[in-house]
Amino acid sequence: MHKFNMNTDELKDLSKAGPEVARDETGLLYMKRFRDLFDPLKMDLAPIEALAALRYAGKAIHLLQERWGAKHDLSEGRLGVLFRLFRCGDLPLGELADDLAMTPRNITGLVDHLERDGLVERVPDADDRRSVRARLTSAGRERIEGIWKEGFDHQYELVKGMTKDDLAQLRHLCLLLVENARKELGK
Amino acid sequence: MHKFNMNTDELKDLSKAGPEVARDETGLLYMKRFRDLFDPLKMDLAPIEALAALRYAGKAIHLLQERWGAKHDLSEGRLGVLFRLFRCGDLPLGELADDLAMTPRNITGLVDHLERDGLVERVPDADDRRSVRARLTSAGRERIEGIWKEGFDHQYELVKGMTKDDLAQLRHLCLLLVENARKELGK
DNA sequence: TATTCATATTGAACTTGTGCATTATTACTG
DNA sequence: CAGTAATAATGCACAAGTTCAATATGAATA
Repeated sequence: MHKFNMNTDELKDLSKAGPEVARDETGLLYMKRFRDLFDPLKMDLAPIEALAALRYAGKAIHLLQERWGAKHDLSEGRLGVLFRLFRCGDLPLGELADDLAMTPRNITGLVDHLERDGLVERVPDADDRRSVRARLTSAGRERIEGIWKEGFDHQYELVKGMTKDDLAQLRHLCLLLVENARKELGK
Repeated sequence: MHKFNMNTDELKDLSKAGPEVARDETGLLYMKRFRDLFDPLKMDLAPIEALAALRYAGKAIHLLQERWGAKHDLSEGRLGVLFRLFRCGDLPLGELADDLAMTPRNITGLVDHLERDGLVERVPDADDRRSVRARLTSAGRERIEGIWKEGFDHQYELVKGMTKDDLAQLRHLCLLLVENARKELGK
């Protein structure tokens, strides 16, 4: 188990990674360097820029979650498993995989790790002998119950400056993308 | 080198992973299962749901890019490196890391791989002897020149149903998140 | 009912991505 | 100018994440 021990100055450096953000004449944020580099391509860049921004945002959120989780000896993925089990009770590994949008093989690994840490155990699935269910141990339940609210508060910091409508619109547009992606994946 | 050979039915199955999307009374998409599970927590779920939706969207885009890239024997990350070098010319590895929002150590790995494939070479940085620059080989240039437009077209499919304003708003909100995340990372 | 097809989990293998330490180089300070 | 601090790339190690194949089980079909 490694320790997250970067000092504050190093954290500051990391926060420089990614797009150079500026505000346009309508007050909306855009990526300055992106436009400098890609405008000469003479293509419709609006979709490309928006998708790139989303990917940067996703990475930033992921990094923050990993950092936050590391304080509790948990990765984002493992946190996701714990929280899902906390809300749903026992779940087949395949269902966890679907819920968390990752492969069953990866869930196997995450559950292996959580099992090793004594936070989750595998139990047979009475409904389907091919299947295995993940179940929180009492230590696991205690762990997630002790931290999920703090995790939520941590996320509220990220949406500073956004209105309720902004959040609804962000959610809608992201889910539209998910649906479009599903169509593409199904082709 | 493995071959991506999943058949169409398996692709369809994969497209089920992730949130169950429904449309609310205002016509906006939301995650039905999410609300069923988390409403009982009696917390402000709007930020949590929006951020979760963004993470799902980011994953979906990543998956699609990986699938698309696999047809050209390239991962999303390696594509990012190639495209950046194509637009910018030679770049120090550290600058690539900043631009692509990942660690220098990971760029080292991606460039190793691209170098092995003959698409990129390392050249000394005349301005700083600690630094190494990545440069497209002629094969690398030929590769990216042959595919980047198709990659753009591939992305246009993802934004079907979005207006120009939608894209601008999505971009803005994502970049606001990036900036908020930077503040949190700098704490 | 027997056979065929589909599915759930996981072993094996690989890539991506990060944290940490190392070494050489550059920048800063006294 | 000498010493100290900071920085760039990469070796080493590990976890996350995926692909593919294997095995046991469940569902569908003839």
